[in-house]
Amino acid sequence: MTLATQPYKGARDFYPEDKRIQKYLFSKMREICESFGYEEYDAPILEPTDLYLAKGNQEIIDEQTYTFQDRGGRSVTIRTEMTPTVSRMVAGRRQELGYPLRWYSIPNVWRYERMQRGRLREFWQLNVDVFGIEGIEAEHEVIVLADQLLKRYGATADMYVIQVSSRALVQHIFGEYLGLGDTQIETLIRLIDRMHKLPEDAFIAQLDALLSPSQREAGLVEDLKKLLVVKKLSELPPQVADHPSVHKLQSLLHLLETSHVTNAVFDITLMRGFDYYTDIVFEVADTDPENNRSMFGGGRYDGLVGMFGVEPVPTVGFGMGDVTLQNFLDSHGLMPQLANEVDVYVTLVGEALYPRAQATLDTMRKEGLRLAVDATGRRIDKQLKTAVKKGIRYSIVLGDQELDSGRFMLKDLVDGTTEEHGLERIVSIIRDRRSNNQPGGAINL
RNA sequence: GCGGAUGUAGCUCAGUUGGUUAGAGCGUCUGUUUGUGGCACAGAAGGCCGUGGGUUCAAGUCCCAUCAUUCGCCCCA
Repeated sequence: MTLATQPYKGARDFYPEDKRIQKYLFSKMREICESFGYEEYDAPILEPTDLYLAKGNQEIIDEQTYTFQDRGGRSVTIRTEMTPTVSRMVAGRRQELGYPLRWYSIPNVWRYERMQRGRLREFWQLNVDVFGIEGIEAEHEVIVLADQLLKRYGATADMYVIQVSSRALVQHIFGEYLGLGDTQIETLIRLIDRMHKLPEDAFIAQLDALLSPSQREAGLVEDLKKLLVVKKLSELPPQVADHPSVHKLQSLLHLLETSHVTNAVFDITLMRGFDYYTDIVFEVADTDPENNRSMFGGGRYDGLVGMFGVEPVPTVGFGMGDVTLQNFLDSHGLMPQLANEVDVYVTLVGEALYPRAQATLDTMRKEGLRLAVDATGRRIDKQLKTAVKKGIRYSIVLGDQELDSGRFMLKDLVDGTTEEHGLERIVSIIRDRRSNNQPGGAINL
């Protein structure tokens, strides 16, 4: 039996050109998060299974996680998301941390799933969380951060829409206003969640099916149909218009406008599954019809820290997956060509030159240049071809002439130009080019 | 868990109603007299036709199974 060279199903190898893309994506994340004062943290990839069981979904644990027994008989699970972990960490030092707390992380997470477009088994997920702010300033900050991040990748406001809703409002409308029971609300939320996937008559039929005869009698189907087409807070029925959650949403949308976030809208059909969200939720969706999916989202989950037996801490956060982000950037043509991180490919004229070139190479490295030396002794055109193939921007030919004179030809492999300089000048040219370009080690061609 | 599609060279794929030694483009390597890439020309390497079984004088081609890849459904933290 021969060994397979493919990576494990649903996981990716990162060859240097792939890793370069990842570094580019992550460097923007770090840049923006840190500009908002967020600090990076990390944690183990393994957690006790109990951490995920506490949310109550045994089925998800059994079918969609990597869970196994360690040698001590403890059940452990590879993390499927960062939120329980970060809540655990905050709870662990509940008293001594200074609030508000702004944390971010870019963990890899594993979910045992059937694959489809945009969904792998291992992916990386930017997690941004702010702890200790009860007001909508937290939601505002986190949404603005997400918005600026997308813009930093080159996205414009027409490429995505930020949908905002409120768990508390939905609960109020379905529970108190319409008088639905808890299980009915659960089913309804699930149904609305995939509303856009269903033909309208199928949706109405299922809506009808979950109501009791007396509720149908009272015209709830019609009420719901009217509610679900509401596009603005002002279109909500007068009976719910004064609920505190409506005012919160209003203030939030207003604040976002102040911050020049022009594409945030209220969307009553936004549900975000059955998780721990307690109040405002939001989601960012791609407007490209080819990739018409929700990209990422988040919201307020005030209850999670409290599950560890300490006083709850109000929390707002979001998670953004690398795969969906890359799909988004690709479909809008926003992925830049990234150059190799090696600055200079040094081609040697003849193998015999290798010993003689060492002193010069050493000097260049000490000056901070990242050099790859070709000591194969091949013809120079072959050596240059290799440099081009690797995506390295500059090359220098070293031969007896250059070593004698101390003058070198710096060749730009992108535009084909060459310039002759002394070593010092070459070092400063490359340093300048590098600092004028994007951080993260990658040069934007 | 359910359903669809696809498995032939490193990659993208041809391969006729079953018929001799299995094809192209791109890529790789070598060379076109050895100090400057992308072009051109010449040449080379590289395939258990996913795997196993069956039908047949004969299978890349037809049938069954299996594995893998992929897309969708369920689910989506």
